[in-house]
Amino acid sequence: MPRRAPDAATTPPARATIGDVAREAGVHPSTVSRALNPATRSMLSEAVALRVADAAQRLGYRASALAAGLRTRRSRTIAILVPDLVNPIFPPIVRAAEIRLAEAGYATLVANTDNDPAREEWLVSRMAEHLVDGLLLASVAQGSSALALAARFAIPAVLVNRRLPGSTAPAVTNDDRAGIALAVRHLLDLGHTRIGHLAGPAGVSTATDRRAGFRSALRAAGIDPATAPILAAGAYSAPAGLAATTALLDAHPTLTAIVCANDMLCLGAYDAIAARGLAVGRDISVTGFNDMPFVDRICPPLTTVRIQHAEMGRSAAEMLLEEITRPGGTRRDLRLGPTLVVRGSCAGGPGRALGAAAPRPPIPHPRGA
Amino acid sequence: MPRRAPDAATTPPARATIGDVAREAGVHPSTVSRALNPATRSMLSEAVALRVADAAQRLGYRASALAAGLRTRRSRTIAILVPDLVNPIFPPIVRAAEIRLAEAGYATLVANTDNDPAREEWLVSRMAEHLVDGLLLASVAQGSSALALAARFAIPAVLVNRRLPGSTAPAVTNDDRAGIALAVRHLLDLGHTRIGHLAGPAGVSTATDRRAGFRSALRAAGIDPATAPILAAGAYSAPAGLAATTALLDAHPTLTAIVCANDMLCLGAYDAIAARGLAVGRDISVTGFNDMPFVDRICPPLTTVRIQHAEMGRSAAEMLLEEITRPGGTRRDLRLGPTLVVRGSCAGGPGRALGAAAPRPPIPHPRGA
DNA sequence: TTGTAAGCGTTATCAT
DNA sequence: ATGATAACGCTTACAA
Repeated sequence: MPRRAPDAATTPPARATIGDVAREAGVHPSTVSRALNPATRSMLSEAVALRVADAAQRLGYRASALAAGLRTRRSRTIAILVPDLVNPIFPPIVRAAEIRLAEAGYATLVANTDNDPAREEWLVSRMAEHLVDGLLLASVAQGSSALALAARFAIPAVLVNRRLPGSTAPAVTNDDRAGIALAVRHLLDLGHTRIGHLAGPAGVSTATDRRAGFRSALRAAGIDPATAPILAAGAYSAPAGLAATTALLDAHPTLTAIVCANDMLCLGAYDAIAARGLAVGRDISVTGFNDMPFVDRICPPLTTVRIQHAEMGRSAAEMLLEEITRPGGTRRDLRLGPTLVVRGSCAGGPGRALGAAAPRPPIPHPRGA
Repeated sequence: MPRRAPDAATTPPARATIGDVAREAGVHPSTVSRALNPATRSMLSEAVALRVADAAQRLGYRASALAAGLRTRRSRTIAILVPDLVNPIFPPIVRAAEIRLAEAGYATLVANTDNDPAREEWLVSRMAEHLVDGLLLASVAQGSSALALAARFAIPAVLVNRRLPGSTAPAVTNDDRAGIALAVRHLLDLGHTRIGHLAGPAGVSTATDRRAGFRSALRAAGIDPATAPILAAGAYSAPAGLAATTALLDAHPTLTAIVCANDMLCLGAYDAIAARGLAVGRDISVTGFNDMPFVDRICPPLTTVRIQHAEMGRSAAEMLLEEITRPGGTRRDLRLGPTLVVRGSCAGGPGRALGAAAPRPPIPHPRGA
């Protein structure tokens, strides 16, 4: 008697199993397995392999990844954890990683941690339960247990964009100190002397590295970093940038330039500056970091530090693939070089005439409801 | 003899299984299963449940989702397929869905189809193999097999943002026709009569619905739609928008306003208009669709049709959860109402003086490299 | 309240 | 070259 639900008429046709295919092809299930696995197909006679492929096709057979994974302990799946999907720097990174991983036969799953360590932990656990073959972590911050969990479950992991100081995990990040130095140098060259830094949230490597870079760039220029105000935003977001910039300008009204730790913060800085009736670029210069999509179109276009989004995703994927094939083989810490993109958000400092090359002072647009 | 790899010293501690926990707690594996499953814990004596929980904790036990799924045919996981992660309208939708699904205990996986039907098909198959419990599809277009595959594998699926005409699948979309009518009405009220439509790519419901909406809005205003030029872009992207707008203006140089099928296209339209030495808002008015993040900050700020991103994600998640518990229960087709957000990209038409309420003509900023 | 045993759909290791 | 068999780790009737 064929196994069948009582209400077979309404029940969707049960998914074909390897046994069904075997029966259809008149062979043993293990033969089906061999025929459908490219690595083992060569063991079989041409005729049988073809017959099995045919039967599988007819039944629309798809191997159960669960059953297979249970045996092989592999899922041909990679998860990538991002802290905030709304921040447009991540999609390009994800996309590049995805392309490289797909070439290697891996499906890429993106999960959003929302900058919440608890959620991150939950997600890594879920991924571990599902036996993902590797983890690309763009979300780690100090105190994050993602890396420890990955190690615990023996899941290869590679850090992207953010490092974790003290960790030995492979990582692909930006040279954040060099990047910020580019921005500071640019401002100094324009004649600014009262420069503040809008730092990123505590515990995130991009925040601490860029903050350190800010201070050392100033020092390298013969300026005492102690005289340059630094204020950390609560998050890499526009609202946090708005609040922090307001506080920064309240405390230091003579500032003529602000170096922001990332582009999202700049958006808030723009708002804060506009709220004071000042114009970005004319009254106060602002620099960003990341050159995320769309900042070339905001008003005024943002002068920012461009990072190699695609290269970052691609090489992180590459590193993860290596790590999967030879665990612990290459514990590399790759730092990608940033460049400065000069647009319209910086002008000459006080007491210095605007040169011909300086951008036209922007007229702010009314922002509708 | 305990099962142990020969080089136990260097091998990571094998992941604890339910058997390990059972041994540790001095009970049978099935008891462990019951103790750890909230739904069955009540069958057990308090003491045993506690002892098991303790043992599990000590061993860092995590149930294998694969083994469990193999039995239960469920994974407590939902996948959401988006056509293009770089388009900022999707993250807010994803985020809202994620929140609702997490409440129900589901992990949400995002996958990027890249607008590639083959990749979409591949991803759905992979998701099916991994027994995702449901699919949120933001990626479907005409000829897309995602829905058929989902049905084939009996995976509940809900469409988001894009409909599939002729399909009976539950869907949460915008009232695209009404949305475009808002934009057209606004332009007509400003005095424009030579209005063109930059349509979306073929086969996508948002494109066809908005195109139809454009024509009927014109007709409702007593204008013959045949006199209004329509050109379809090859994709919902800035480059496609640039190319299409250039072609549209070449063919119809007297146009004073362009209704774009979405915001990404507007970005390209801005570029095309600037390339002709014209100013958006002053010489040519432009409207968008979606009110995606950042278009309030571009130059000039975009007048666009706002959709309910969060509500869309939330109610799609809700619908999917219903569909999972009662398959085929509610075949609903929810249309969310759009609103118009007036910003700075539209001005009065030719021969009509700019009223006091009209936006200041924008001065374009130079876009640095 | 807890133990027993069968089975989910594969693949790997034996035989033949 | 193919078939038989035994796991993989879990859940769930059913038995006790």
